[in-house]
Amino acid sequence: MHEGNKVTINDVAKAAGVSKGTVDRVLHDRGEVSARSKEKILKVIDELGYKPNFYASILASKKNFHISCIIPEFCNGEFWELTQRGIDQGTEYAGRFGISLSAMMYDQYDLDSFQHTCSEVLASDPSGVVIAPMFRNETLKFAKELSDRHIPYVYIDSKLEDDGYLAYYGMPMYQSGYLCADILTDGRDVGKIHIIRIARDKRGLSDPTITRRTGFIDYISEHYPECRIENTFIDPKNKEARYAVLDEMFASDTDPGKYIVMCNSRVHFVADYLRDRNIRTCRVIGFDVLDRNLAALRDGFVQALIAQHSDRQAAAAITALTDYLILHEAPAKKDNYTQMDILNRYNCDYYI
Amino acid sequence: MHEGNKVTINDVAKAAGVSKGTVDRVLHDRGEVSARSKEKILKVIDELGYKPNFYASILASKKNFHISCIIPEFCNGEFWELTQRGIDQGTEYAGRFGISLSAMMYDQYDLDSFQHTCSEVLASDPSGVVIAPMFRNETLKFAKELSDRHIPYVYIDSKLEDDGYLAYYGMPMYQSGYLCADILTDGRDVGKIHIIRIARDKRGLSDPTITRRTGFIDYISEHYPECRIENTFIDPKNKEARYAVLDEMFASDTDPGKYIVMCNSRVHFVADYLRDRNIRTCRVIGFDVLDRNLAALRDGFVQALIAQHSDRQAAAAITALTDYLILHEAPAKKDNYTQMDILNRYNCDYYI
DNA sequence: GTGAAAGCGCTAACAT
DNA sequence: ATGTTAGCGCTTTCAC
Repeated sequence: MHEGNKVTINDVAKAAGVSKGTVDRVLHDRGEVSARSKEKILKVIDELGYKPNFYASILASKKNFHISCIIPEFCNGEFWELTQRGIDQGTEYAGRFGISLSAMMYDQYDLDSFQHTCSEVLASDPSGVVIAPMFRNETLKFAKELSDRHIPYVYIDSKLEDDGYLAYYGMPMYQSGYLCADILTDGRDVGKIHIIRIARDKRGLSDPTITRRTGFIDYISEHYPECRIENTFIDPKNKEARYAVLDEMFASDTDPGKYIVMCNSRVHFVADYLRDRNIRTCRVIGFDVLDRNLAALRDGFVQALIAQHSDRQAAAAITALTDYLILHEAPAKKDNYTQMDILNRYNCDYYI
Repeated sequence: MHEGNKVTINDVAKAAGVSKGTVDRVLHDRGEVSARSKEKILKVIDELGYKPNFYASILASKKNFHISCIIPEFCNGEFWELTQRGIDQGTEYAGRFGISLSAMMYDQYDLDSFQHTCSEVLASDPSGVVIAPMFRNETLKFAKELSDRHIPYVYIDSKLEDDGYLAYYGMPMYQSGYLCADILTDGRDVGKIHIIRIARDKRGLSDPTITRRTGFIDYISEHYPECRIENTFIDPKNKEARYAVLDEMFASDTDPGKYIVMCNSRVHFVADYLRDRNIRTCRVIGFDVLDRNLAALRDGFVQALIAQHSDRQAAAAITALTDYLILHEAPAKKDNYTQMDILNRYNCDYYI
């Protein structure tokens, strides 16, 4: 981009026998140029291998790009905190190119909140959007609107079957469940598995972890057809109730060496219970690197965590959008499935 | 950097009652400024929160930064190929800031070659250096020379006890051995372990994997004090000899369920042997994501691979150097130990 | 439709 | 020791 590429807009103008103003017009497709000139200029650009110098471009431009990131709101220590970190990194990167960022949060359990956030974003007329979707239909509607307005958007975490997105960065959910089952069982003689799930009160919500659970169950039925799977539902907001349910589970199943799994980021609920009851005989696997999960991993109440760098996903999304806005370059791959990291007590300290 | 920061060098000049030329002089510390002015200007810069606009800076500057990367030469499919990929990415990044890159290779088994490469790099007077060191003393000498010339340098892969480097990006070697032992044994009843090693003919070479082997052995003696460890040396260049040695190993140890480990990237040698002899009863762990290792992982001749993103290490090194040259910002952390990735057949396809 | 010209914020050579 | 000035390559009025 720098080296031999000393071809400037002036060279192009000269070679095409026009002024650089005209060249700039065709460069940015803003019309008011005769077909003849345009053709000629395009030809010269190609011949000379002209590439615009985007420092000069940004310097001279008064344009102000702005990217909106739409993600669920969160408390400290929750899953989306890591995504926020990635957004911060992305902000740093985009800032270098004069692009500003704003994170717009919504209540992931409240459809109205999501809709409200979306229309706010639309109203602000962003140059690009990064979105972590939780509501299928509303997201599709929103995506359609963005497409119509020619606003590029990138999915993170999960994506929909719509086709207009610029890129997607997330974990392969089905495979993560499959992997999880392999790590949980790992050649052992497993007769029964407990899946702990979150009791969701709201309906109409697309739960992104069902695909993961499907992967998990498929692995088990392929490798352990005899194995029984039992679902237990816990309430994230009520410790008493949670402990009661788990106590019951432990009472009804007399095997001390239980196999326990959670398909979302809340395995710390199980770990806390085990810690309080001082039960160290179970094999427990969960997902994501929340602080409380890491603590449980170090303490030995969780044996392994399957993690994704959701910070990098967010940062990559922003980078992709930035490059698209500045360089007009679409990312190399549209669907980017990020790696699944297996963490245990011996490698978790070097994560992040 | 962009938004509210409309403070320009002109504002600073005005506020300090000098011309922008003088401000520029103190900005770049190139002297010829009275102590009084300098002090005043620095004060104003601080008060106004002035941050240089580096587009303008790069645009106007005729300076040509150049970074040299010194790494071992390699064949396709070897460990350093991944590092090269990272260098390519870094080249892309640095190129955006008008910084050119060149990769300088040396024969990692030949001291002369290393010295020769180093002096070539020195002669080219680079703005910064990335180096993957293999020869201790020579590297220290080289590092000293770079320090003297005020050329910033970054270590990748491994580092030395010298203190003048800008940053280091690599895997925690001792911990990786420790982790490896945990994955190999993983609660199993292990009585004997075979460490396969490369017979090195040259001496005077610092073998970066001894630290890893130490970690491995420490874990075993802590967790399996009774366990015996047997070293077997194979010749990387002679298949006949290799097979003979391994045949002998298998003949002398009658247990079919052997535990086998290699502490470098060449576990594919073992896998190929097992594949040819159709032995599927061993548990084999190795390091790094060479294509041949991945193939063995998928085929089931290797159970797990511990990997590092050496591409990201190289890219991060270049990014750090770039930011240092352009922004005069040292990286947040000097020593950056990258994460250790555990790969098995179910997550390896999403790696890289 | 097209050209001329005034910057964008900074660097560096040249005056003084 | 300090000020002046001519660009760097591009964008964007504003004439014509």
